[in-house]
Amino acid sequence: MRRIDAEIAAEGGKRSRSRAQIMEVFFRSGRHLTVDELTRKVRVRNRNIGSATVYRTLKLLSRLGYVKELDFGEGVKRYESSLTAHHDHLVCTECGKVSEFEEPRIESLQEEVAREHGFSPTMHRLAIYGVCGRCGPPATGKGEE
Amino acid sequence: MRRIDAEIAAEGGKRSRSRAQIMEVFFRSGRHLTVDELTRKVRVRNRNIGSATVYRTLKLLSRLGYVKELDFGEGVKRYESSLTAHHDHLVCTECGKVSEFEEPRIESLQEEVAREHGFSPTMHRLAIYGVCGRCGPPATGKGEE
DNA sequence: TTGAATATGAAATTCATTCTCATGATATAG
DNA sequence: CTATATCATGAGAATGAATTTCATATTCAA
Ligand SMILES: [Mn+2]
Ligand SMILES: [Mn+2]
Ligand SMILES: [Zn+2]
Ligand SMILES: [Zn+2]
Repeated sequence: MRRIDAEIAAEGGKRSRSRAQIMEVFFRSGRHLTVDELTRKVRVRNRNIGSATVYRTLKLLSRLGYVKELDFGEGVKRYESSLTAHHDHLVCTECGKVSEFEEPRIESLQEEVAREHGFSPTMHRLAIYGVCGRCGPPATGKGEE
Repeated sequence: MRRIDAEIAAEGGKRSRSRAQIMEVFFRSGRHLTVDELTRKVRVRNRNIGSATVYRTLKLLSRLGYVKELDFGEGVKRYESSLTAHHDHLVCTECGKVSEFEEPRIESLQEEVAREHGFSPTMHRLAIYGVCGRCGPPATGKGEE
């Protein structure tokens, strides 16, 4: 965590209280936050922090590889720490719940497909949309209504 | 193609010259167009058509299921006919070229993963980013500078 | 042909994100 | 510690894609 400050300093950057607070709240919060959600959380600690600085901090962390930008097509970006293992997402179109999954077989098939098309893959985005267990059919049985 | 007009009429909609021209140009054009690109093409035929109508037409076709909205994270949406078979995309981060692929094994693994998490999947988005054959290493051999 | 309903184009609006700019904080040399 | 050069900040302005508004034009069934 101090490693990030070191990396910023190595690039000629300076430390700052605002950025430190934003990073702390971000890495201690749940995943898949929007800038607006994060800004609110940060402002509980320090009411003076503006969202421009939250944007800047996330962009910086993204450039340094500590944060991943997510886009589930909501018109707003979401962010998560990239310190956790790679995974893809399941998004409930009813309640918005986001779950994570890892499926190595999908990963290697993607590599394979890319190679077959002459592409050197560098990243991918996979999101599966649907209805989660809570919002969907009541566990066992047929549909009602 | 007249089927779409019928469906619109069934919903209480009326035909219009502008919309007909937009639909024709759209379905006769290459895939993965932006609104701006489509608007330009349409304006060659009819200089009076505004982009608001192009947006409206694509939204309508999307609601009726004839068009799919794509988002490759460029900050602009792209559109393609959904009359072709389902497929996912490869996007070159150098030249922007978009290729298509079908991989049934990935599709069924997605179904499986969703079910394991209690999700009823309704759709997914998969895009693989990388460097295409033309932009990448020159076929056979090592990298040069 | 009429008239109620829908569609249109231009311009205004929205909203997330980025940029600008004046001010504040930070680090380092002396 | 202090000066000073550089970087970071917060507020608000600017941007740009997408949507909405509104007055007018078109469609279509009666
Ligand atoms: Mn995640
Ligand atoms: Mn396609
Ligand atoms: Zn749900
Ligand atoms: Zn390319």
